[in-house]
Amino acid sequence: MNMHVRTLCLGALALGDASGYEIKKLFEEGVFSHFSEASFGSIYPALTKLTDDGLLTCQAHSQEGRPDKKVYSLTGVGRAALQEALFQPLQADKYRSDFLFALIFANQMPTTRISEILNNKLEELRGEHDRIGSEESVLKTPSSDLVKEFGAHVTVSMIEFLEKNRHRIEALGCEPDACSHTPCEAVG
Amino acid sequence: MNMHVRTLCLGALALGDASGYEIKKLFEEGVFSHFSEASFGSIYPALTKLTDDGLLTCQAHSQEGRPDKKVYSLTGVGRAALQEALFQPLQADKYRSDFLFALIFANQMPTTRISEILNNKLEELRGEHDRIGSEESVLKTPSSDLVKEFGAHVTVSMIEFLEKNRHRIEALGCEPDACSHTPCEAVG
DNA sequence: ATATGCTATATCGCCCCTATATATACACCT
DNA sequence: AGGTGTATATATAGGGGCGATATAGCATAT
Repeated sequence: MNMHVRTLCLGALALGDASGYEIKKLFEEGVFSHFSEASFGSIYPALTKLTDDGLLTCQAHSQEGRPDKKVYSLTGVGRAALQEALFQPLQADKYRSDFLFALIFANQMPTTRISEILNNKLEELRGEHDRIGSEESVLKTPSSDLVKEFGAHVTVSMIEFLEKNRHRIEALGCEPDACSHTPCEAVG
Repeated sequence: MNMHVRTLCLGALALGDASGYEIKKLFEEGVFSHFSEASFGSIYPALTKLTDDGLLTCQAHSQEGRPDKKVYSLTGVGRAALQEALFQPLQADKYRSDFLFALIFANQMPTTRISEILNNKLEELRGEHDRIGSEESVLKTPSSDLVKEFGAHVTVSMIEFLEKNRHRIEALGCEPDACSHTPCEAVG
């Protein structure tokens, strides 16, 4: 598989001290969101494990009303572990798409449903593209700029393909009655 | 999350009867490889569960020397379950990349390492592109053609970006001595 | 002669996601 | 005044999925 959540957390903390909650936001809204993801259910245990193993230190900031904010920092050992991970052979990128899975079975769908998932997909892509453009990142480095440009480039490429081939994709469908229970051929 | 392995298996079997081993090959080499993945450790339990629940039937073909080949087929209930899944709201696509993660920390890497991962990535992408072009699929439908064209288009787009920005990416690195233990600035 | 690789199924351990629980503050609506 | 929604902040149980390994015979390579 790809990098463990532990390694991703080391990377997040290499950009600056943070709490589990702040790391989660980095995965949801920050640069990391373009190529990775992690949930609370994996982040919190990862931070605990990394601290136990001496890769992080933890300082509790008591706050009024809220639970203590546990701010984690990389130790020298932690920084070395991140370095080491970056020198290991990198796993190939992975792309998962329910949209393309559904497209394979387009000949068993009414054209209305195909148009619907196509429009949803285009909306998702345009939203992603806008988000990349408008993002006012805390982190502003040549590296993060390149990652964003890469994301924008690929997103535009996908939008172009889907818009250019919209008619071909919609033509894959079948008439509503014909495909409720039996497979059917593409409408000519 | 995305589609369960169970649903992916229903999809695989909608293209024709198959054994667990053959379904795995579809994920590794077939059309499904462009947008999904599944391991033996998830496929075999999924097939057992689906059969228990009446979505599949299983017929054992005894073979000399080898374990019985269990060929699974979709039942009417199974086909309906696939249809239903295709009418549910589809989850957003997900992209995971160790390469982009590593790029974020390029300023802590020697230029030689950056060139290495960049070349590996380009090789991976060119290999993927060749594979899409040369693939002689058992399944040959307008749908699978579109999925392949989509994959080829995106792959070319990534290659173009990385080749066009190669110099910028390599310029992110630092001198070998400077970055072994401490963060360093990009070489101007 | 031995080793690697292919067909073929199965399972254990671990990793990770989803959903939920807990607790508080603030904004907004009615 | 009271309800609803959003944001901060951490934690865990349950289940799904991956990687590694076991088993086993045959084919091809070295």
